[in-house]
Amino acid sequence: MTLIRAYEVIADDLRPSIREGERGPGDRLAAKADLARHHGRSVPTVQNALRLLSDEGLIDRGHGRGNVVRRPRTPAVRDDSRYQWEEDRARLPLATRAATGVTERDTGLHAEALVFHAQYREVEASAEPAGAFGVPAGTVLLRRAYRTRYSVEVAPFSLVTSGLVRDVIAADPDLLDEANESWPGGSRHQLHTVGIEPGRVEARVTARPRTPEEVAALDLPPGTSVILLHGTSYDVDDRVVDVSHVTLPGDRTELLFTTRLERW
Amino acid sequence: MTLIRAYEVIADDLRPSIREGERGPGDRLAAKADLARHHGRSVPTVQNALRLLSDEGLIDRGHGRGNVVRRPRTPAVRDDSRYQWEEDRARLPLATRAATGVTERDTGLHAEALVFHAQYREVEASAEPAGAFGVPAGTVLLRRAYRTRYSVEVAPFSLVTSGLVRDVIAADPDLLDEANESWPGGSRHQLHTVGIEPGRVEARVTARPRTPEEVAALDLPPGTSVILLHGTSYDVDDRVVDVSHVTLPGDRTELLFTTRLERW
DNA sequence: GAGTGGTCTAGACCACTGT
DNA sequence: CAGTGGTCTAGACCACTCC
Repeated sequence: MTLIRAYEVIADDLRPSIREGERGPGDRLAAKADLARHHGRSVPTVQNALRLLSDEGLIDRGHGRGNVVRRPRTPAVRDDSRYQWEEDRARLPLATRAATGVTERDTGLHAEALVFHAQYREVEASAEPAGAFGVPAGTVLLRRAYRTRYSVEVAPFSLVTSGLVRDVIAADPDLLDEANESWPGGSRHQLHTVGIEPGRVEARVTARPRTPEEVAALDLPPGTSVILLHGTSYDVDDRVVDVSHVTLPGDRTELLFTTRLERW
Repeated sequence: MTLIRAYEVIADDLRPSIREGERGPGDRLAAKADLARHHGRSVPTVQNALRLLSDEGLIDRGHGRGNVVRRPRTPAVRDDSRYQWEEDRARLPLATRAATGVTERDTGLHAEALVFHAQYREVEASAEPAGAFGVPAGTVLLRRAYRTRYSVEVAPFSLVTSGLVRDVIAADPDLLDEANESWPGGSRHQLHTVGIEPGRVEARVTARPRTPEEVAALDLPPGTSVILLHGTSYDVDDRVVDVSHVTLPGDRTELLFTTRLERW
Protein backbone atom coordinates (compact mmCIF):
# COMPACT_ATOMS: atom_id res chain seq x y z
CA MET A 1 0.00 0.00 0.00
CA THR A 2 1.46 3.29 -1.07
CA LEU A 3 0.96 6.24 1.14
CA ILE A 4 -0.65 9.24 -0.48
CA ARG A 5 1.00 12.42 0.67
CA ALA A 6 -1.08 15.52 0.91
CA TYR A 7 1.61 17.81 -0.50
CA GLU A 8 2.00 15.55 -3.55
CA VAL A 9 -1.71 15.80 -4.18
CA ILE A 10 -1.56 19.58 -4.11
CA ALA A 11 1.50 19.65 -6.37
CA ASP A 12 -0.14 17.21 -8.80
CA ASP A 13 -3.14 19.50 -8.84
CA LEU A 14 -1.08 22.55 -9.75
CA ARG A 15 1.41 21.00 -12.19
CA PRO A 16 -0.84 20.48 -15.22
CA SER A 17 -2.12 24.03 -15.19
CA ILE A 18 1.48 25.24 -15.25
CA ARG A 19 2.92 22.84 -17.79
CA GLU A 20 0.08 22.83 -20.28
CA GLY A 21 0.39 26.57 -20.55
CA GLU A 22 -3.00 27.19 -19.01
CA ARG A 23 -1.07 29.69 -16.93
CA GLY A 24 1.56 31.56 -18.86
CA PRO A 25 5.00 32.55 -17.60
CA GLY A 26 4.68 35.34 -15.05
CA ASP A 27 1.16 34.41 -13.94
CA ARG A 28 0.61 34.21 -10.23
CA LEU A 29 -0.62 31.15 -8.36
CA ALA A 30 -3.22 31.45 -5.62
CA ALA A 31 -1.92 32.69 -2.27
CA LYS A 32 -0.67 30.01 0.11
CA ALA A 33 -3.51 30.70 2.57
CA ASP A 34 -6.09 30.32 -0.20
CA LEU A 35 -4.51 27.09 -1.39
CA ALA A 36 -4.57 25.76 2.16
CA ARG A 37 -8.26 26.57 2.54
CA HIS A 38 -9.11 25.22 -0.89
CA HIS A 39 -7.43 21.87 -0.24
CA GLY A 40 -8.42 21.70 3.42
CA ARG A 41 -4.77 21.47 4.45
CA SER A 42 -2.46 23.38 6.71
CA VAL A 43 -0.13 26.10 5.52
CA PRO A 44 3.13 24.13 5.96
CA THR A 45 1.69 21.34 3.84
CA VAL A 46 0.93 23.78 1.04
CA GLN A 47 4.41 25.18 1.48
CA ASN A 48 5.85 21.70 0.93
CA ALA A 49 3.96 21.41 -2.34
CA LEU A 50 5.23 24.79 -3.52
CA ARG A 51 8.79 23.88 -2.64
CA LEU A 52 8.44 20.75 -4.73
CA LEU A 53 7.31 22.75 -7.75
CA SER A 54 10.10 25.23 -7.22
CA ASP A 55 12.68 22.41 -7.08
CA GLU A 56 11.30 21.11 -10.35
CA GLY A 57 11.91 24.50 -11.88
CA LEU A 58 8.24 25.16 -12.62
CA ILE A 59 7.72 28.23 -10.44
CA ASP A 60 9.66 31.09 -8.94
CA ARG A 61 8.85 31.84 -5.33
CA GLY A 62 8.91 35.54 -4.67
CA HIS A 63 8.84 36.58 -1.08
CA GLY A 64 6.02 39.08 -0.81
CA ARG A 65 5.35 38.90 -4.55
CA GLY A 66 3.57 35.60 -4.85
CA ASN A 67 4.47 32.36 -6.59
CA VAL A 68 4.75 32.86 -10.32
CA VAL A 69 5.17 30.50 -13.27
CA ARG A 70 8.82 30.54 -14.26
CA ARG A 71 9.93 32.11 -17.49
CA PRO A 72 12.43 29.85 -19.28
CA ARG A 73 15.85 31.44 -19.72
CA THR A 74 17.31 31.51 -23.21
CA PRO A 75 20.20 29.09 -23.40
CA ALA A 76 23.75 30.06 -24.33
CA VAL A 77 25.26 27.52 -26.70
CA ARG A 78 28.77 26.29 -26.11
CA ASP A 79 29.82 24.73 -29.38
CA ASP A 80 32.85 22.48 -29.65
CA SER A 81 33.74 24.18 -32.93
CA ARG A 82 35.00 26.91 -30.59
CA TYR A 83 38.31 25.04 -30.31
CA GLN A 84 39.01 24.96 -34.03
CA TRP A 85 37.77 28.53 -34.35
CA GLU A 86 40.16 29.71 -31.66
CA GLU A 87 43.04 27.72 -33.07
CA ASP A 88 42.49 29.22 -36.51
CA ARG A 89 42.66 32.67 -34.98
CA ALA A 90 45.89 31.95 -33.13
CA ARG A 91 47.88 32.85 -36.23
CA LEU A 92 45.98 36.03 -37.09
CA PRO A 93 47.28 39.56 -36.35
CA LEU A 94 47.01 40.99 -32.85
CA ALA A 95 44.30 43.51 -33.75
CA THR A 96 42.05 40.76 -35.07
CA ARG A 97 42.64 38.54 -32.07
CA ALA A 98 41.99 41.35 -29.61
CA ALA A 99 38.70 42.30 -31.21
CA THR A 100 36.71 39.29 -30.06
CA GLY A 101 37.09 35.97 -28.26
CA VAL A 102 35.26 32.76 -27.45
CA THR A 103 33.04 34.28 -24.78
CA GLU A 104 31.79 36.87 -27.22
CA ARG A 105 31.22 34.01 -29.65
CA ASP A 106 29.27 31.95 -27.11
CA THR A 107 27.09 34.74 -25.84
CA GLY A 108 26.74 37.03 -28.83
CA LEU A 109 27.78 40.01 -26.69
CA HIS A 110 30.39 42.59 -27.55
CA ALA A 111 33.75 42.78 -25.79
CA GLU A 112 32.87 46.10 -24.10
CA ALA A 113 29.85 44.52 -22.42
CA LEU A 114 31.95 41.84 -20.76
CA VAL A 115 33.84 42.06 -17.48
CA PHE A 116 36.80 39.73 -17.39
CA HIS A 117 38.61 38.48 -14.31
CA ALA A 118 41.63 36.17 -14.07
CA GLN A 119 43.66 34.90 -11.15
CA TYR A 120 46.89 32.87 -11.41
CA ARG A 121 48.44 30.72 -8.74
CA GLU A 122 51.41 28.36 -8.77
CA VAL A 123 50.89 25.06 -6.98
CA GLU A 124 52.73 21.82 -6.62
CA ALA A 125 50.87 18.95 -8.22
CA SER A 126 49.44 16.39 -5.85
CA ALA A 127 48.81 12.84 -7.01
CA GLU A 128 45.57 13.50 -8.89
CA PRO A 129 46.52 16.36 -11.22
CA ALA A 130 50.02 14.92 -11.66
CA GLY A 131 48.44 11.75 -12.99
CA ALA A 132 46.31 13.73 -15.43
CA PHE A 133 49.38 15.46 -16.83
CA GLY A 134 51.60 12.42 -16.67
CA VAL A 135 54.22 14.24 -14.61
CA PRO A 136 55.77 13.39 -11.22
CA ALA A 137 53.93 14.60 -8.12
CA GLY A 138 55.42 17.88 -6.94
CA THR A 139 55.79 19.32 -10.45
CA VAL A 140 54.87 23.00 -10.40
CA LEU A 141 51.56 23.76 -12.07
CA LEU A 142 50.06 27.10 -12.99
CA ARG A 143 46.46 27.14 -11.89
CA ARG A 144 44.36 29.82 -13.54
CA ALA A 145 40.84 30.78 -12.49
CA TYR A 146 38.64 32.70 -14.92
CA ARG A 147 35.37 34.49 -14.48
CA THR A 148 33.58 36.41 -17.21
CA ARG A 149 30.31 38.20 -16.66
CA TYR A 150 27.91 40.44 -18.50
CA SER A 151 28.53 43.96 -17.19
CA VAL A 152 24.92 44.51 -16.12
CA GLU A 153 24.75 41.20 -14.22
CA VAL A 154 26.49 40.13 -11.03
CA ALA A 155 26.92 36.43 -11.75
CA PRO A 156 29.48 35.11 -14.24
CA PHE A 157 28.49 32.81 -17.10
CA SER A 158 30.64 30.03 -15.77
CA LEU A 159 33.37 29.12 -13.32
CA VAL A 160 36.53 28.08 -15.14
CA THR A 161 39.75 26.62 -13.80
CA SER A 162 42.62 25.76 -16.10
CA GLY A 163 45.89 24.06 -15.18
CA LEU A 164 49.18 24.04 -17.09
CA VAL A 165 52.61 22.63 -16.34
CA ARG A 166 54.69 25.69 -15.47
CA ASP A 167 57.90 24.62 -17.22
CA VAL A 168 56.06 23.92 -20.45
CA ILE A 169 54.99 27.55 -20.86
CA ALA A 170 57.83 29.28 -18.95
CA ALA A 171 59.63 29.99 -22.25
CA ASP A 172 57.43 33.09 -22.44
CA PRO A 173 57.33 34.78 -19.01
CA ASP A 174 54.34 36.85 -20.11
CA LEU A 175 52.28 33.70 -19.82
CA LEU A 176 52.98 33.48 -16.10
CA ASP A 177 51.50 36.86 -15.24
CA GLU A 178 47.78 37.26 -14.74
CA ALA A 179 48.13 40.97 -15.51
CA ASN A 180 48.41 40.02 -19.19
CA GLU A 181 44.86 38.71 -19.21
CA SER A 182 42.59 38.84 -21.03
CA TRP A 183 45.11 37.53 -23.54
CA PRO A 184 44.19 38.44 -27.12
CA GLY A 185 43.38 35.22 -28.87
CA GLY A 186 42.79 33.25 -25.69
CA SER A 187 44.44 30.09 -24.47
CA ARG A 188 45.03 28.67 -27.96
CA HIS A 189 47.19 31.64 -28.83
CA GLN A 190 48.96 31.38 -25.48
CA LEU A 191 49.98 27.83 -26.35
CA HIS A 192 50.91 28.91 -29.87
CA THR A 193 53.28 31.47 -28.33
CA VAL A 194 55.43 28.74 -26.83
CA GLY A 195 55.22 26.55 -29.89
CA ILE A 196 52.54 24.11 -28.78
CA GLU A 197 50.15 22.87 -31.44
CA PRO A 198 46.99 21.39 -29.94
CA GLY A 199 45.82 18.16 -31.49
CA ARG A 200 42.58 17.29 -29.77
CA VAL A 201 40.36 18.15 -26.86
CA GLU A 202 38.54 15.62 -24.72
CA ALA A 203 35.46 16.78 -22.84
CA ARG A 204 33.87 14.76 -20.05
CA VAL A 205 30.40 15.94 -19.17
CA THR A 206 28.41 15.21 -16.04
CA ALA A 207 25.52 16.91 -14.27
CA ARG A 208 24.42 17.13 -10.69
CA PRO A 209 22.43 19.39 -8.37
CA ARG A 210 24.12 22.63 -7.48
CA THR A 211 26.09 22.97 -4.25
CA PRO A 212 25.44 25.89 -1.89
CA GLU A 213 28.79 27.39 -2.99
CA GLU A 214 27.70 27.32 -6.63
CA VAL A 215 24.39 28.87 -5.76
CA ALA A 216 26.30 31.83 -4.36
CA ALA A 217 28.94 32.06 -7.11
CA LEU A 218 26.62 31.65 -10.10
CA ASP A 219 23.46 33.12 -8.55
CA LEU A 220 21.50 29.99 -9.38
CA PRO A 221 17.79 29.83 -8.70
CA PRO A 222 16.34 26.69 -7.10
CA GLY A 223 15.39 24.09 -9.62
CA THR A 224 18.58 24.23 -11.65
CA SER A 225 21.40 21.76 -12.09
CA VAL A 226 24.98 22.44 -12.95
CA ILE A 227 26.81 20.94 -15.89
CA LEU A 228 30.41 20.01 -15.20
CA LEU A 229 32.77 19.96 -18.14
CA HIS A 230 36.13 18.40 -17.45
CA GLY A 231 38.36 19.16 -20.42
CA THR A 232 41.76 17.78 -21.37
CA SER A 233 43.75 19.29 -24.24
CA TYR A 234 46.41 17.20 -25.96
CA ASP A 235 49.03 18.49 -28.34
CA VAL A 236 49.81 16.82 -31.65
CA ASP A 237 52.28 14.54 -29.89
CA ASP A 238 49.58 13.34 -27.49
CA ARG A 239 50.99 15.19 -24.52
CA VAL A 240 48.52 16.70 -22.06
CA VAL A 241 48.95 20.47 -22.21
CA ASP A 242 45.89 21.77 -20.38
CA VAL A 243 43.41 20.39 -17.87
CA SER A 244 40.34 22.51 -17.31
CA HIS A 245 37.24 22.43 -15.14
CA VAL A 246 34.16 24.35 -16.16
CA THR A 247 31.02 24.74 -14.08
CA LEU A 248 28.00 25.86 -16.08
CA PRO A 249 24.48 26.78 -15.02
CA GLY A 250 22.29 23.98 -16.36
CA ASP A 251 19.22 26.06 -16.96
CA ARG A 252 20.73 28.29 -19.59
CA THR A 253 23.61 26.34 -21.09
CA GLU A 254 23.49 24.03 -24.06
CA LEU A 255 26.58 22.12 -25.14
CA LEU A 256 26.91 21.26 -28.80
CA PHE A 257 29.28 18.53 -29.95
CA THR A 258 29.73 17.37 -33.52
CA THR A 259 31.17 13.95 -34.27
CA ARG A 260 32.37 13.46 -37.82
CA LEU A 261 32.37 9.96 -39.23
CA GLU A 262 34.84 8.49 -41.71
CA ARG A 263 33.75 7.74 -45.25
CA TRP A 264 33.29 4.12 -46.21
CA MET B 1 20.12 42.04 7.15
CA THR B 2 20.15 38.44 6.13
CA LEU B 3 17.85 36.11 7.95
CA ILE B 4 19.50 33.09 9.49
CA ARG B 5 17.39 30.03 9.00
CA ALA B 6 17.55 27.32 11.62
CA TYR B 7 17.47 24.47 9.11
CA GLU B 8 20.41 25.98 7.20
CA VAL B 9 22.39 26.11 10.41
CA ILE B 10 21.76 22.45 11.06
CA ALA B 11 22.61 21.51 7.47
CA ASP B 12 25.79 23.60 7.61
CA ASP B 13 26.70 21.78 10.77
CA LEU B 14 26.31 18.36 9.20
CA ARG B 15 27.75 19.01 5.73
CA PRO B 16 31.46 19.21 6.58
CA SER B 17 31.44 15.95 8.49
CA ILE B 18 29.92 14.28 5.44
CA ARG B 19 32.01 15.89 2.71
CA GLU B 20 35.39 15.77 4.41
CA GLY B 21 34.99 12.05 4.77
CA GLU B 22 34.81 12.23 8.55
CA ARG B 23 31.84 9.99 8.04
CA GLY B 24 32.30 7.41 5.31
CA PRO B 25 29.67 6.21 2.84
CA GLY B 26 27.11 4.08 4.64
CA ASP B 27 27.60 5.68 8.05
CA ARG B 28 24.47 6.71 9.85
CA LEU B 29 23.67 10.21 11.02
CA ALA B 30 22.16 10.85 14.43
CA ALA B 31 18.43 10.15 14.71
CA LYS B 32 16.16 13.06 13.88
CA ALA B 33 14.92 13.28 17.48
CA ASP B 34 18.50 13.43 18.75
CA LEU B 35 19.41 16.10 16.23
CA ALA B 36 16.38 18.13 17.30
CA ARG B 37 17.36 17.92 20.95
CA HIS B 38 21.00 18.65 20.22
CA HIS B 39 20.20 21.80 18.26
CA GLY B 40 17.31 22.82 20.45
CA ARG B 41 14.96 22.78 17.45
CA SER B 42 11.73 21.06 16.54
CA VAL B 43 11.55 17.87 14.53
CA PRO B 44 10.14 19.44 11.33
CA THR B 45 13.03 21.91 11.33
CA VAL B 46 15.53 19.08 11.50
CA GLN B 47 13.57 17.35 8.77
CA ASN B 48 13.99 20.41 6.57
CA ALA B 49 17.74 20.29 7.04
CA LEU B 50 17.86 16.60 6.15
CA ARG B 51 15.78 17.19 3.04
CA LEU B 52 18.27 19.83 1.96
CA LEU B 53 21.18 17.45 2.32
CA SER B 54 19.27 14.77 0.47
CA ASP B 55 18.52 17.18 -2.39
CA GLU B 56 22.23 17.95 -2.59
CA GLY B 57 22.90 14.27 -2.99
CA LEU B 58 24.90 13.95 0.22
CA ILE B 59 22.70 11.51 2.10
CA ASP B 60 20.17 8.78 1.46
CA ARG B 61 17.10 8.89 3.64
CA GLY B 62 15.97 5.44 4.56
CA HIS B 63 12.59 5.18 6.14
CA GLY B 64 13.13 3.18 9.33
CA ARG B 65 16.81 2.66 8.48
CA GLY B 66 18.26 6.04 9.37
CA ASN B 67 19.91 8.74 7.29
CA VAL B 68 23.12 7.45 5.79
CA VAL B 69 25.96 9.06 3.86
CA ARG B 70 25.42 8.31 0.20
CA ARG B 71 27.70 5.95 -1.63
CA PRO B 72 28.63 7.44 -5.02
CA ARG B 73 27.48 5.34 -7.96
CA THR B 74 30.07 4.34 -10.52
CA PRO B 75 29.44 6.25 -13.72
CA ALA B 76 28.77 4.64 -17.08
CA VAL B 77 30.70 6.40 -19.81
CA ARG B 78 28.95 7.23 -23.04
CA ASP B 79 31.75 7.90 -25.49
CA ASP B 80 31.14 9.61 -28.83
CA SER B 81 33.51 7.16 -30.45
CA ARG B 82 30.51 4.82 -30.19
CA TYR B 83 29.22 6.24 -33.46
CA GLN B 84 32.33 5.42 -35.47
CA TRP B 85 32.59 2.09 -33.71
CA GLU B 86 29.04 1.17 -34.66
CA GLU B 87 29.49 2.40 -38.20
CA ASP B 88 32.63 0.30 -38.64
CA ARG B 89 30.66 -2.74 -37.51
CA ALA B 90 27.83 -2.10 -39.93
CA ARG B 91 29.73 -3.92 -42.66
CA LEU B 92 30.81 -6.90 -40.59
CA PRO B 93 29.14 -10.35 -40.77
CA LEU B 94 25.85 -10.97 -38.95
CA ALA B 95 27.37 -13.21 -36.32
CA THR B 96 29.87 -10.51 -35.30
CA ARG B 97 27.21 -7.79 -35.22
CA ALA B 98 24.83 -9.90 -33.16
CA ALA B 99 27.45 -10.70 -30.54
CA THR B 100 27.60 -7.29 -28.97
CA GLY B 101 26.27 -3.74 -29.36
CA VAL B 102 26.71 -0.22 -28.07
CA THR B 103 24.92 -0.82 -24.78
CA GLU B 104 27.27 -3.69 -23.98
CA ARG B 105 30.13 -1.35 -24.93
CA ASP B 106 28.87 1.46 -22.67
CA THR B 107 28.17 -0.67 -19.65
CA GLY B 108 30.70 -3.47 -19.92
CA LEU B 109 27.91 -6.04 -19.50
CA HIS B 110 27.31 -9.10 -21.65
CA ALA B 111 24.37 -9.36 -24.02
CA GLU B 112 22.69 -12.09 -21.93
CA ALA B 113 22.58 -9.79 -18.91
CA LEU B 114 20.62 -7.14 -20.78
CA VAL B 115 16.89 -6.93 -21.28
CA PHE B 116 15.97 -5.05 -24.42
CA HIS B 117 12.64 -3.45 -25.23
CA ALA B 118 11.58 -1.59 -28.36
CA GLN B 119 8.30 -0.03 -29.43
CA TYR B 120 7.57 1.41 -32.89
CA ARG B 121 4.84 3.85 -33.78
CA GLU B 122 4.07 5.71 -37.00
CA VAL B 123 3.11 9.34 -36.55
CA GLU B 124 2.51 12.31 -38.80
CA ALA B 125 5.10 15.00 -38.27
CA SER B 126 3.86 18.17 -36.66
CA ALA B 127 5.67 21.46 -37.24
CA GLU B 128 8.56 20.88 -34.85
CA PRO B 129 9.89 17.48 -35.95
CA ALA B 130 9.13 18.30 -39.58
CA GLY B 131 11.41 21.31 -39.29
CA ALA B 132 14.18 19.19 -37.81
CA PHE B 133 14.01 16.78 -40.75
CA GLY B 134 13.42 19.44 -43.34
CA VAL B 135 10.27 17.76 -44.61
CA PRO B 136 6.68 19.07 -44.98
CA ALA B 137 4.44 18.81 -41.94
CA GLY B 138 2.30 15.69 -42.18
CA THR B 139 5.14 13.50 -43.47
CA VAL B 140 4.94 10.08 -41.84
CA LEU B 141 7.64 9.45 -39.27
CA LEU B 142 8.58 6.22 -37.54
CA ARG B 143 8.99 6.92 -33.86
CA ARG B 144 10.94 4.29 -31.98
CA ALA B 145 11.22 4.07 -28.22
CA TYR B 146 14.02 1.99 -26.66
CA ARG B 147 14.64 0.82 -23.16
CA THR B 148 17.54 -1.38 -22.12
CA ARG B 149 18.06 -2.54 -18.58
CA TYR B 150 20.34 -4.78 -16.59
CA SER B 151 18.43 -7.97 -15.96
CA VAL B 152 18.79 -7.80 -12.18
CA GLU B 153 17.59 -4.16 -12.01
CA VAL B 154 14.17 -2.70 -12.70
CA ALA B 155 15.18 0.68 -14.11
CA PRO B 156 16.63 1.08 -17.61
CA PHE B 157 19.95 2.84 -18.20
CA SER B 158 18.29 5.52 -20.27
CA LEU B 159 15.13 6.54 -22.06
CA VAL B 160 15.70 6.73 -25.79
CA THR B 161 13.43 7.96 -28.56
CA SER B 162 14.52 7.93 -32.17
CA GLY B 163 12.66 9.32 -35.17
CA LEU B 164 13.10 8.46 -38.84
CA VAL B 165 11.28 9.51 -42.00
CA ARG B 166 9.25 6.44 -42.94
CA ASP B 167 9.72 6.66 -46.70
CA VAL B 168 13.48 6.89 -46.35
CA ILE B 169 13.74 3.46 -44.78
CA ALA B 170 10.66 1.81 -46.28
CA ALA B 171 12.85 0.18 -48.95
CA ASP B 172 13.45 -2.56 -46.38
CA PRO B 173 10.12 -3.46 -44.71
CA ASP B 174 12.00 -5.28 -41.96
CA LEU B 175 12.98 -1.89 -40.62
CA LEU B 176 9.35 -0.99 -39.96
CA ASP B 177 8.68 -3.89 -37.62
CA GLU B 178 9.62 -3.64 -33.97
CA ALA B 179 9.67 -7.44 -33.79
CA ASN B 180 13.04 -7.33 -35.58
CA GLU B 181 14.64 -5.57 -32.62
CA SER B 182 17.12 -5.79 -31.17
CA TRP B 183 18.62 -5.38 -34.64
CA PRO B 184 22.10 -6.89 -34.89
CA GLY B 185 24.48 -4.01 -35.44
CA GLY B 186 22.10 -1.37 -34.20
CA SER B 187 20.80 1.73 -35.91
CA ARG B 188 23.93 2.28 -37.99
CA HIS B 189 23.46 -1.09 -39.67
CA GLN B 190 19.77 -0.38 -40.12
CA LEU B 191 20.66 2.73 -42.10
CA HIS B 192 23.34 0.81 -43.99
CA THR B 193 20.66 -1.66 -45.05
CA VAL B 194 18.84 0.99 -47.06
CA GLY B 195 22.04 2.51 -48.42
CA ILE B 196 22.39 5.47 -46.08
CA GLU B 197 25.92 6.45 -45.13
CA PRO B 198 26.00 8.61 -42.02
CA GLY B 199 28.35 11.58 -42.20
CA ARG B 200 28.17 13.24 -38.81
CA VAL B 201 26.26 13.34 -35.55
CA GLU B 202 25.38 16.49 -33.67
CA ALA B 203 24.72 16.19 -29.94
CA ARG B 204 23.08 18.95 -27.93
CA VAL B 205 23.46 18.46 -24.21
CA THR B 206 21.49 20.11 -21.42
CA ALA B 207 20.77 19.25 -17.81
CA ARG B 208 17.89 19.92 -15.46
CA PRO B 209 16.25 18.49 -12.36
CA ARG B 210 14.33 15.31 -12.90
CA THR B 211 10.58 15.38 -13.45
CA PRO B 212 8.29 13.13 -11.40
CA GLU B 213 7.77 10.99 -14.51
CA GLU B 214 11.51 10.45 -14.87
CA VAL B 215 11.80 9.58 -11.21
CA ALA B 216 9.36 6.74 -11.83
CA ALA B 217 10.80 5.60 -15.18
CA LEU B 218 14.47 5.68 -14.24
CA ASP B 219 14.10 5.02 -10.51
CA LEU B 220 16.08 8.14 -9.68
CA PRO B 221 16.96 8.95 -6.09
CA PRO B 222 16.52 12.52 -4.84
CA GLY B 223 19.57 14.65 -5.42
CA THR B 224 20.09 13.66 -9.02
CA SER B 225 19.72 15.58 -12.25
CA VAL B 226 19.00 14.24 -15.69
CA ILE B 227 21.19 14.84 -18.72
CA LEU B 228 19.28 15.36 -21.94
CA LEU B 229 21.04 14.47 -25.15
CA HIS B 230 19.33 15.65 -28.29
CA GLY B 231 21.05 14.00 -31.21
CA THR B 232 20.78 14.66 -34.94
CA SER B 233 22.40 12.32 -37.46
CA TYR B 234 23.21 13.60 -40.94
CA ASP B 235 24.18 11.49 -43.92
CA VAL B 236 27.13 12.30 -46.16
CA ASP B 237 24.86 14.54 -48.25
CA ASP B 238 23.92 16.58 -45.16
CA ARG B 239 20.41 15.21 -45.02
CA VAL B 240 18.91 14.62 -41.56
CA VAL B 241 18.36 10.88 -41.22
CA ASP B 242 17.69 10.43 -37.52
CA VAL B 243 16.58 12.63 -34.65
CA SER B 244 16.97 11.13 -31.21
CA HIS B 245 16.22 12.08 -27.63
CA VAL B 246 18.08 10.43 -24.79
CA THR B 247 17.36 10.94 -21.11
CA LEU B 248 20.21 9.86 -18.85
CA PRO B 249 20.48 9.68 -15.07
CA GLY B 250 22.97 12.40 -14.14
CA ASP B 251 24.40 10.66 -11.12
CA ARG B 252 25.90 7.76 -13.01
CA THR B 253 26.42 8.94 -16.54
CA GLU B 254 29.47 10.59 -17.98
CA LEU B 255 29.52 11.79 -21.58
CA LEU B 256 32.85 11.82 -23.36
CA PHE B 257 33.36 13.88 -26.50
CA THR B 258 36.59 14.19 -28.43
CA THR B 259 37.18 17.14 -30.74
CA ARG B 260 40.01 16.68 -33.20
CA LEU B 261 41.78 19.77 -34.45
CA GLU B 262 43.26 20.31 -37.90
CA ARG B 263 47.00 20.44 -38.35
CA TRP B 264 48.55 23.82 -39.04
C1' DG C 1 8.24 -4.34 19.58
C1' DA C 2 11.64 -0.75 19.64
C1' DG C 3 13.56 2.59 16.99
C1' DT C 4 13.75 4.95 12.95
C1' DG C 5 12.12 8.56 9.49
C1' DG C 6 7.94 10.98 7.05
C1' DT C 7 4.15 13.74 7.43
C1' DC C 8 0.68 16.68 9.25
C1' DT C 9 -1.73 20.27 12.16
C1' DA C 10 -3.06 24.94 14.04
C1' DG C 11 -1.41 28.78 14.89
C1' DA C 12 2.14 32.10 15.31
C1' DC C 13 5.65 35.47 13.97
C1' DC C 14 8.61 37.63 10.79
C1' DA C 15 10.32 39.48 6.22
C1' DC C 16 9.44 41.25 1.95
C1' DT C 17 6.72 43.75 -1.76
C1' DG C 18 3.91 47.10 -3.58
C1' DT C 19 0.35 50.50 -3.14
C1' DC D 1 -0.31 49.17 5.65
C1' DA D 2 -2.26 45.19 3.56
C1' DG D 3 -1.09 41.13 1.47
C1' DT D 4 2.13 37.99 0.34
C1' DG D 5 5.51 34.09 1.30
C1' DG D 6 9.02 31.81 4.72
C1' DT D 7 9.81 29.68 8.86
C1' DC D 8 9.11 27.63 13.25
C1' DT D 9 6.91 25.06 17.21
C1' DA D 10 5.06 21.07 20.04
C1' DG D 11 3.14 17.29 19.64
C1' DA D 12 0.95 13.70 17.21
C1' DC D 13 0.37 9.69 14.22
C1' DC D 14 1.80 6.52 10.86
C1' DA D 15 4.99 3.56 7.96
C1' DC D 16 8.99 1.18 7.58
C1' DT D 17 13.06 -1.71 9.14
C1' DC D 18 15.36 -4.77 11.85
C1' DC D 19 15.93 -7.55 15.63
